[in-house]
Order: sequence, then C-alpha cells, then structure tokens
Amino acid sequence: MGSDTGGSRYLEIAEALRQSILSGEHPVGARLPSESDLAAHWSVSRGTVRQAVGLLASEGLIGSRQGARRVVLRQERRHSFQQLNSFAQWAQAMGCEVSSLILSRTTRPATAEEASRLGVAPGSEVLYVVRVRRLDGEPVMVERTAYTEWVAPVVRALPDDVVSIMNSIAENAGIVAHYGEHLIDAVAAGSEDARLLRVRRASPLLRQRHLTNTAAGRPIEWTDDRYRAGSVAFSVSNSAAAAPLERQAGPEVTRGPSGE
Amino acid sequence: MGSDTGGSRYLEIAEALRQSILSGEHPVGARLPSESDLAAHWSVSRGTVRQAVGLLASEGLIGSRQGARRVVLRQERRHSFQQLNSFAQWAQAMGCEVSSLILSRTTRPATAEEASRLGVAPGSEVLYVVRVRRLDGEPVMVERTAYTEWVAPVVRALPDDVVSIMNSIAENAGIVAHYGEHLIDAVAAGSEDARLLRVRRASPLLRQRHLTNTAAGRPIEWTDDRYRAGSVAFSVSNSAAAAPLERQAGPEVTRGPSGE
DNA sequence: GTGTGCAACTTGTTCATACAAGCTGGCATC
DNA sequence: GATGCCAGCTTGTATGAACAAGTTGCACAC
Repeated sequence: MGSDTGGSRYLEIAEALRQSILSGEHPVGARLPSESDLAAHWSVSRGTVRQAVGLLASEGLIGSRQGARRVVLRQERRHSFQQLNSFAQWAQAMGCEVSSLILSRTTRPATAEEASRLGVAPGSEVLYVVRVRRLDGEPVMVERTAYTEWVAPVVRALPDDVVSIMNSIAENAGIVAHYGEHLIDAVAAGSEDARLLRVRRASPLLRQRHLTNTAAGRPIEWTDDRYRAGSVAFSVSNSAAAAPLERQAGPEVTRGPSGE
Repeated sequence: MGSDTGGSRYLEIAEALRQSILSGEHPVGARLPSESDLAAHWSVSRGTVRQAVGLLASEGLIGSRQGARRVVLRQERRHSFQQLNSFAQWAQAMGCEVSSLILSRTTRPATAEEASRLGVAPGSEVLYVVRVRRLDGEPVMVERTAYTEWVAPVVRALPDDVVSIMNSIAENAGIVAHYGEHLIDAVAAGSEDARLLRVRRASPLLRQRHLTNTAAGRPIEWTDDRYRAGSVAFSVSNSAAAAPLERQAGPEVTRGPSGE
C-alpha cells in the first residue's frame, strides 16, 4: 500500500503532477499546462485529467479560476487521511521518534456524551483507554479514548506500548477508519493532564476530540486528545473553488438576515 | 432570482439533497436513492448527480463505498472552515448578534514572520489592525491582522465598527479571497488578550492564524485570531477521499532548518 | 503611443455511454 | 437450518463531445 497508486489512471496522473510540483518542475506561482495538453500528454480524456487536478486542488496544492490556467499554490507535501487520524504515522513521517504508553484500560458504562457520539445506548459498556504519547521522549499528548464494544476485544489484546492502535485494529480485525470528524478547541490542563504532560496546572492545551467511523458509517471510537501548547499546530487549507456553495457571498450579496 | 442563482444544475441538486437531509427526510444512517434514480428524478445525467453528491460527501454529510448505496452520516450542518473563513457570516448563521470594534490601525514595518507569510520584502510596510469581536455583547475574539500594502488603503478607509472587512474589501475594491490556510493551536492569554477578552492572564486561548490569498495566489492578509476558550470549537470533517487537515510540528519539536 | 475590442484559449458544466469493481440479497445446495 | 454462490444492483472510472463563461494577449484603430 503506501505509494502504489493502484489501478486508477487519474491517481497516477495526480501523483505524477504532485511529484513534478514537489520537485520544483512547476514552481509556486507557475501555471500548469492546460487540461487539453495534459490529456494529450497522458493519452487520456479531459475528464480524467480533471479528476487528477481536482484531487490536487482539494489538497491545496493548486488553484484554479474559470478561464485562467491553473496555478501552483504551494510546494509542500500534504499528509493523507491515514496520517491525520494516526498520530503515529504522522510523527514517523516527520522523522520523530514516537512512543506511547497505555496507562489504563477499563470497561465502564459510557458517559452521556460518549453514548451519543458513538451511537450506543446510554449506559452501554465501552472500553476506556488513557494513553500518553511522546515525541523524541518528550510527552506531548494525552489521549483518552472510548472504544465501542465491538472493537474492545481487539484493543484489549494489544500491548501497552503499541504504537498505532488504529493500525493494529486494521491489521488484526480488518476494521478500517474511513470517516472522521474533529472538534478542536482549547482547554486548561487538569491535574492529571498537568502531571502526565509535565506542565503547570491550567496551562493551555490544544484539544482535539475525534470520532472515527468505518466505511459504513459505524462509529469505532470517540477520542479526547490534548496536546501541549507549542508542540503541535493543526493546518487547514481551503479554497473558494473547493466549496462553491459556501461562497454565496458573491458579486451581488444580499446582506439580509437570511442565511441563504 | 431566488433559488435559481443562474449557477449550476449540480449546485441546485446538492442544495435540495442537503435540505432533504437536514429536514430529516433522509435520516442519519439511511441510504440515499441510487445515482441513477436521482438522475432520473432530476432529469439530468448521472455525472451531474455525481458532482452534487460529491460535494455533499466533501462536506461530510454523506459517505460512499463502491458498490453500496450512499449513506447519510450526519444531519446537522457543521461549520467547516469554508464557512469559518468569515467570522461575521458564521456568527450570523448561528443566530448571534455580532459586533466588532477596531482598536488601532497602524502602519509599520512587517515582522519577519509577516514578511515571510505575505511574501513581501522584510521591512516592507504593512497595515496592522487590532480588533475585538463580540457575540451577543460578550467579547470572544481578538484579531490582529497584517494587511499587505496594496489593500491597506481600502482597509484604512473603513469605519471602526465594520462587521466584515473581507466583505468590504470585496465590494469596494473587487478583491476577493479565494484561498486560505489556517494554523490552529493553543496559547496562553497575554496581558492585552486578557484585558480585551476579560479573562485571567495565562488562561487558555484557541489561536487561529490565517493567510488569505486572492484567486491568483496573491496574499492579502495574515491574521492572528485568539478565541476565548469555550466560546467556539472548530469542526473539521474528512474522509479517506479528501483530507483537508494535517498536523504540523510546533517550534519545540521542529528539528529542521526552518527559520521562520 | 495608447487604448479598446475581439479572437483564441482555458476552465466550468453537462450529456450519453461503456465497462470495471464491489456489495446485497435471494436462491440453490448441502 | 446453515452455507455458499451468483445475478443484479450500485458506485467508480473513463471516453468524447459540446457549449457556456471567464481570461489573456494581440491586432487594430485612434
């Protein structure tokens, strides 16, 4: 898996274009060849090229406006969904040495929020795991996760120092994360947070609460991750082209109270 | 005009589907009609339907797997970053009364970071604006923005209580924001932050630093927004198909020669 | 030299079709 | 009754054509 783009032609083309941007062949600000040229060069139809460039646009690498050639917006490599959901994969890609330690695994009734997020009956049992994660030996994140009952046996069998729980679940039980939702805010460190992350109580932490679903939309876990301030920042790219519907504030904006 | 914005058929269909999901006609977990059925119902081709459902999928409302019908993942409209680009728009959609006040407008040389982000020569002049934003009278955010010189005149002409600076820029000068990049982390409140937001010093704040570009990739502004903890949470949805978010290591764990 | 307008170019949207790949449910078999 | 297989359904990928809408640069007029 990894770098194998598999059987889709448009993924191949997207990867090639991505590489040519990363390598500097198409520097930032440069204009890409037209879709017709790319289609001819790759011997595919324009629709296929559009899928490829659409993918790169959604990654924030290139931008487009109707009538003008596409331009290169940035040169950086973006991480995939897997790396977003997996602290371990992201850290390894960064070249950091990552280590984890599960501090406790308890089976207990779900809290009201956990039950709601996971879509289980209130009071159902969940597996609650507290984990500390380190980068280069330094503790940077406390992770408190509630796993639904149907994945709990897999998690219960893992060693305390397992690096990636989601990876292990995927390998051992074939359960793969497909959809994620993240809620990001700031909280003050509690006493347990402070002790585990070696910061003062009430110091600022970046909190990422996170619901993971399978491809079928079945919840797997509900997580509360707290990062030490300064250790991690989240980065989001967006463009008006990627979300045409939200760009309703166009030329003749009706500034009325209506949200439409 | 009304609902027919002269725009695209697929946007119309996407909006109709979105409404039918929001209204509960397609409850969470339900399977949507097949693409062929939708195409027949709307008298369009399957490709057009795919553009519509693809848009909803990118918003996190529905999910899909090859071979299985699309399922509704979520019913409420989430405020993604596409909408969060404009604090004013988001607040109005939430039904809150939003007010803003510019505290200072100063022209000064750009800091090293501002120059780097905005792509101007170090020491170039930028317009630095400090603003407090309130929801229902309560201060929730401090905004510190550096505008590039070529938009500064427009910003300088705005009244202190302008609700949306980006909107005003778009109307008065035709400069429309097209691409954005956001960096999100947590910081402790400085003394100015504490005074303006009426919180204690060193209490946690959610920081959103934000670079805005025109359609042509030309930087407009570099912003440092700080939200009072508990007032807002950022929500990001993603799927294996498109992942707009990534982590970035903070300065403490960055080992590269990134001299920003 | 300057400015305007147009023509060529480029992306956006849509159609109709075809086949590949994966899922579901029912039927046949054991 | 339980199991396995297959046929049909559904989404994913790809083609090629056509027109709409917006951009850019050149040629022409002044």
